Amino acid sequence: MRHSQTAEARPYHHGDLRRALIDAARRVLEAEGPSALSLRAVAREAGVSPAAPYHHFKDKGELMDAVAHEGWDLLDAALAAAKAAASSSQAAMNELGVAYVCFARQNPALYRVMYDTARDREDLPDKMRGDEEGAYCKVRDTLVEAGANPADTLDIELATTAAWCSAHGLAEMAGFTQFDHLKVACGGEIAFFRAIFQHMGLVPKHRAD
Amino acid sequence: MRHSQTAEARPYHHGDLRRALIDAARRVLEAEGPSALSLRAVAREAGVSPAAPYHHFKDKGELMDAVAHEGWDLLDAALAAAKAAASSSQAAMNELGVAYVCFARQNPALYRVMYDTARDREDLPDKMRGDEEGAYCKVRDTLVEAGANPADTLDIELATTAAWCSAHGLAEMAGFTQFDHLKVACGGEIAFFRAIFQHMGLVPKHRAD
DNA sequence: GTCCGATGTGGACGATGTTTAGATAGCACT
DNA sequence: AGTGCTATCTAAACATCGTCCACATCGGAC
Repeated sequence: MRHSQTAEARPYHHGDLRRALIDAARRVLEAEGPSALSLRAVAREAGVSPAAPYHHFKDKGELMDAVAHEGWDLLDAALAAAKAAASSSQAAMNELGVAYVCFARQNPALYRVMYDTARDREDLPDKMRGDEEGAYCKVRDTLVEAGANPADTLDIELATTAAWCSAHGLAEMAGFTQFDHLKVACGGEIAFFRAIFQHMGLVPKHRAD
Repeated sequence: MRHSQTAEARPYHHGDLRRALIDAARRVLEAEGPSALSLRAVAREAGVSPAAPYHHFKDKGELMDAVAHEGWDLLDAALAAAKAAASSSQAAMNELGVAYVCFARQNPALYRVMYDTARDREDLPDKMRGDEEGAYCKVRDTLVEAGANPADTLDIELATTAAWCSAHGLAEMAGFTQFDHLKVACGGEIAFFRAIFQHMGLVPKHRAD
């Protein structure tokens, strides 16, 4: 009630423990991997007692949600940058896909937390599916710019969903060693991604390349 | 002291505890979900002490591997059935995709264990990538039958990988509530899957004509 | 029948998520 | 100033988990 404009985050003793805990979680995630991401380890990393986080998060899941939320922000920014850098609207879809998979490969632990929490609640975060902004809408707009018929809204939604699923599937599989020889054959990991996207029907109708 | 469904008083030395533990794990998985799948819970379900499994599995991970292994067998069988039932080689690819996603939807916890263990070791199980049999080769063969050029081995491998990634991506996303309205619009979940696969480039593009 | 190794049990250890009671520190109001 | 109020943090405890230990027990080879 009192200070609603500064949001709920303004701890007294620590400065901003909520913020510190999320950062500590990110640090643990980077250093030790998802399996080491325990509430106690995060509290330890932040230098507080194991019970302290409970004044800022209902339970461990809520901390994970906060970490995942930051991940979605980062992913959204990466997609925005890729879209801005695309040379043509035809190329933009493939660039989005490559940027998506590269993000997952560069932040594997974070990406895993993002989808683990999403699947636990059977919901992608709202920010992804917003009609006005968010990654989902970026993909949809790019599809329209690439030539899809904006009047056929069902078709557009299906195409957007298909593209997202394809990219997510590749992102999850990209780490498997079975595909190492394909990466070599394609001349590098990113070239491999492009080759795979070539086989996925990301761009509507006409071939982009 | 009757535990779940063990027929009657079991001999103090179990007949085949390894088998019983895997079955118990499957039962726990179905009933309580992946988060409840603890070693102790499995031992409890099988009616043995928490230490008993260690005479059959090195650690919890090895039990999970065994459960996942059964999952891959089931998935392989589901794909084989779908391939056999396909009316034409053109339709077979889409049928394989639908069967894949349906398997994941009908065994969500098992599917999650399968990929969690695979990602932990950064390896899909060998049985999936065998050159002679296994799910990977089923998809590859189906692609060739559907018109892909078998001489271009790199292209075939890329197309197979792309199809697998697409199906896996859809399988993981299919549970999200965001897509409920699309399922309704398509006239059911399976119709939704078909519509999505329609947008994914599963069937090879006939570049030669 | 005796022995031995494979398979079971119970108890213990450290780590985890979570809750509780109590200590501490900043803010509001006299 | 002082007095509360409340948010924040600590310490201790609990149940559960994975894992290991010493020991009990069974089944088969001799």
